[in-house]
Amino acid sequence: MDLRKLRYFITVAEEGHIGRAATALNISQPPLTRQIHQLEEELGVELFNRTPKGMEITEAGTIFLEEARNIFSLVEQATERAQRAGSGRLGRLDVAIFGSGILDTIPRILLSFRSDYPDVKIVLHSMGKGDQIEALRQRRISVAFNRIIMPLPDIKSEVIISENLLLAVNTNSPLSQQQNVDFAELDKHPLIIYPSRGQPNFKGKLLNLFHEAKMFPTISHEVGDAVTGVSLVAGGFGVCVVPESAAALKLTGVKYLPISKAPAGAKVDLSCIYRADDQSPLLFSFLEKVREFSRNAKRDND
Amino acid sequence: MDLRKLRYFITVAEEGHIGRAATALNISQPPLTRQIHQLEEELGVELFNRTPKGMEITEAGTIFLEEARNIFSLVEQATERAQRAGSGRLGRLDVAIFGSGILDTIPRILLSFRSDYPDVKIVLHSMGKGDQIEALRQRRISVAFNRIIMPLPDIKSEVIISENLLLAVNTNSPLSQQQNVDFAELDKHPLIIYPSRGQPNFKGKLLNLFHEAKMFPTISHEVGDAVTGVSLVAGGFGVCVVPESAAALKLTGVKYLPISKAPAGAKVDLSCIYRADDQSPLLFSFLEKVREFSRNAKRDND
DNA sequence: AGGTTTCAATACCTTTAGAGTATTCAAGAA
DNA sequence: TTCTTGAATACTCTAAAGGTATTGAAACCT
Repeated sequence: MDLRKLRYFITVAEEGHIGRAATALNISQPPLTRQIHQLEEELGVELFNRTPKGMEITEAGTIFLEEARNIFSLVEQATERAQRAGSGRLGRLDVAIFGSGILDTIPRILLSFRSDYPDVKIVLHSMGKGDQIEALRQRRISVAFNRIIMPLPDIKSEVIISENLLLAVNTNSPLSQQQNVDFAELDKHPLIIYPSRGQPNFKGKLLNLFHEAKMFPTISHEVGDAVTGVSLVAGGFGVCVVPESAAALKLTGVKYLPISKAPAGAKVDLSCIYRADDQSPLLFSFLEKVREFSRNAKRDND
Repeated sequence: MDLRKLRYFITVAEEGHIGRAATALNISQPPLTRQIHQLEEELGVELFNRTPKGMEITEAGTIFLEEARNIFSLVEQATERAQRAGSGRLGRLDVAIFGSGILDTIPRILLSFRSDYPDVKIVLHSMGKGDQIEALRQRRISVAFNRIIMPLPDIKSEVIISENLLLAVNTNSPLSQQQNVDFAELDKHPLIIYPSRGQPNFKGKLLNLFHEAKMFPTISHEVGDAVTGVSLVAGGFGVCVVPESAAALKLTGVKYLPISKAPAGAKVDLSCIYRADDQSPLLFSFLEKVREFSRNAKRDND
């Protein structure tokens, strides 16, 4: 069997005439006769009745014609899909998410990616930092979002946005009457801090900032993530320093105050990480979209 | 594009190694390398990443692999379906039916055919004799059932069964007390006769029989078909001569009596007709089944 | 009936592309 | 560094597809 034979067969069936079909195919009549014979031989089935007027398709031929057309449309589809996949417009992208980024930034990135690449299936995996690295190495995921990344030789990372810090306060607290709060004041309130796992982390970064400013805050609670931290604020257990994007989390009894007079390093990055050797066109288009998002975010900040 | 290339591609994808794939395909390594390159060239897509360990399929390759496998299963299916159609086991058969045969014999033939050829779609058309001939010539149908056929050069006919005649009588009539009725007695009762259209027909045949026996029956009604005739018997309008298979029609108030001492010609055939030049394997398998039915019916009669 | 026309089939030659052998190139592993 | 492994390249050979010329067979038309 051979696609050439199928193409010839379809043309002969459509023309009902070897000579005309040969003309349509830009070949001469004898080879076409031969090819049709070979096809019939191969199938063991008469596809045409030879009449003095030309070639009359048989019932078996009619059935085969239908199938032959299907085969061609599948071949076309295969080509097209391979090309789309090759240019990163078709396929499946496994993405790991974690931290407060999922509250605002990550959904916006994913949404904008999906509108440009509707045929890419995005599968989300919620996992911690350590798991992300391992999953990347094992190729279970292609890209992951996280906040504070330690440099690794086989994993590349790119900062997407650098967010300012906000202070989540309870609306019953006198603080909530202020428009903002000075960084230097932060050690005057019981502080809820997160997370305690995964090195390096947001907790470590924050404590360093205080240390450099010679401040010694009271840590009232340690929790696993921003959502839990803000929930405790709502319950009146203290205040909590969070990245801007956590402000998307509206809870009754919680207000977010800008932190004024903060040191230069009082920011937290949202990054994405991926295998350094990953050549996937899908990843490339995804990263392109992430960078576009990043540029827009920076411009809006200026 | 070429099925050979697709087959090679699938093997390389499965082996992940050009050398091993070449061995599996019973060719040497260089031509295989060339074919894969040509395929990539043609698609404009990298299907494999060349690693020091072998060939690692890309995402686009994975997509294309899926499609390539689909294509092969379709090719297989096309071959198989063409072969089944070529041996008359797949396709569509348009059959015309008419007359009292549809009450018993024809359904039994169709049932037995369908159990042997489940993939042949049978489409039934109810039409009169003249229409049947025209529909055959126009190829709208392939085979038709009827009773009395005039010979034609382009239409072949075969007698399936030759049925005895029965007399349908009303259960209130004194006749219904008898086990049977002599042919010679038939002109003593008001006779319902059918059909008046389509030459030659059952009515003509019956009247001839009476004529030869020098009998002159009273014709009380003329109707279009056996079912109507028997219905009139149920209503007490007279008696009606019908073929055996009409006895499958059970109506309250109607009894069927064998006709004794009938002349040799007092039988009616059920025939099937088809185009003399029709070479369709489907028709052949159908006729084979009809002949088998015919043989069994004759044997059961003896 | 005989010549003409119209298709498909056959005979025979040419060209192309797929397959083979030998060899080179590149990248890890010892 | 050398050795090994696997893909790529160079070149030759062969098989199969394509071309030209012709035959064969059936219908059509005087």
